[in-house]
Amino acid sequence: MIILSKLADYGVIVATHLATHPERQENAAAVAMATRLPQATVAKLLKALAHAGLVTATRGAAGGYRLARPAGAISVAEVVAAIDGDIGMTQCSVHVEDCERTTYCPTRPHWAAINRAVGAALVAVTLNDMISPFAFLPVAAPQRDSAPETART
Amino acid sequence: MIILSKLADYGVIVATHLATHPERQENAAAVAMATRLPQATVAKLLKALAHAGLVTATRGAAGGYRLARPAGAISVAEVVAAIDGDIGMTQCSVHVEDCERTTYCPTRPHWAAINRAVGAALVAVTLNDMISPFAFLPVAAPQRDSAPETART
DNA sequence: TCTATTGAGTACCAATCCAGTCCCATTTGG
DNA sequence: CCAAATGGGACTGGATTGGTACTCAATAGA
Repeated sequence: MIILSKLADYGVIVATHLATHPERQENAAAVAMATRLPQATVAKLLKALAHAGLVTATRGAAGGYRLARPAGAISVAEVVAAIDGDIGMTQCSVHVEDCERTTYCPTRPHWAAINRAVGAALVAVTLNDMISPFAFLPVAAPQRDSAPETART
Repeated sequence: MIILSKLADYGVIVATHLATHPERQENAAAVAMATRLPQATVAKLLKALAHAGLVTATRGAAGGYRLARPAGAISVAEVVAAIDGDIGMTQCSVHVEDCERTTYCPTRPHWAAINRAVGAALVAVTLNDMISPFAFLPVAAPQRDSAPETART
């Protein structure tokens, strides 16, 4: 089971690449070459990232892209969401209204919690973490506000 | 972005249903009716779950399925894995050999960590948690052995 | 022993989704 | 004014997936 779509994966690679040269402005072709991804696809990804406000685009000749924020302030979750849309475990996590099982599906409320945990795992990792060769991530994820672990088990 | 496939979602519903009547043995048709899922699909799911050893099947007339272990000992991760295969964020998390970018892709090692975090979030939730109406799950996930939270941020 | 019932396994179809490409409009520097 | 870039669609081929059907194997009960 693959959770990320290929495009989302590529998106992270592209964003990570930009993060390695925060000052430089690069056009789509240059990014494609550096990442060894198909140019047309990279162009599409950069458009999506720009649309989400994660990178700023300069149009016209000598245009290009660069990160809109410091690499440490952009989470992997954002990049993925920019390309694949909201992160949700199940149909009903994302489009509640689409699920006509709402009334009798006992698992629904629980997915919300699982959802948060997974989301938190992605939010906890920034592009900066992705480029630092050693930064071994915390096993990520959350002990948020509520839900004290002592509450159960 | 939907992380779980529909089938995996259904699989959890089916497994959860069995968990509500651990003693009763139910055949595929009965489970389908109770869960309001298409019968053929439920049959397929139950086969997959049986194959993974999560449920035991009794063949022949008056046969049926029941959970192979107590509901508290079966994690959502197992159910999902039984249907969708191993959980992995990216192509390379699941099939390393398939990724010819290994040598120059800087993000690869980091996905492994994210992967673990997501996996842990699913492993932490059992079928028992899914049926208990109130048990609000710990925001799941792990403070495992290593990775003290104080390590970063 | 025979038959009805039920799971096992596999093959198959239809639909959806997705990666990838292409095209044209718009912007901007030379 | 032209060339170089991004913006934003539309389009397509292919892969994946959801769902079904059919045949074989096992078992209970008459």
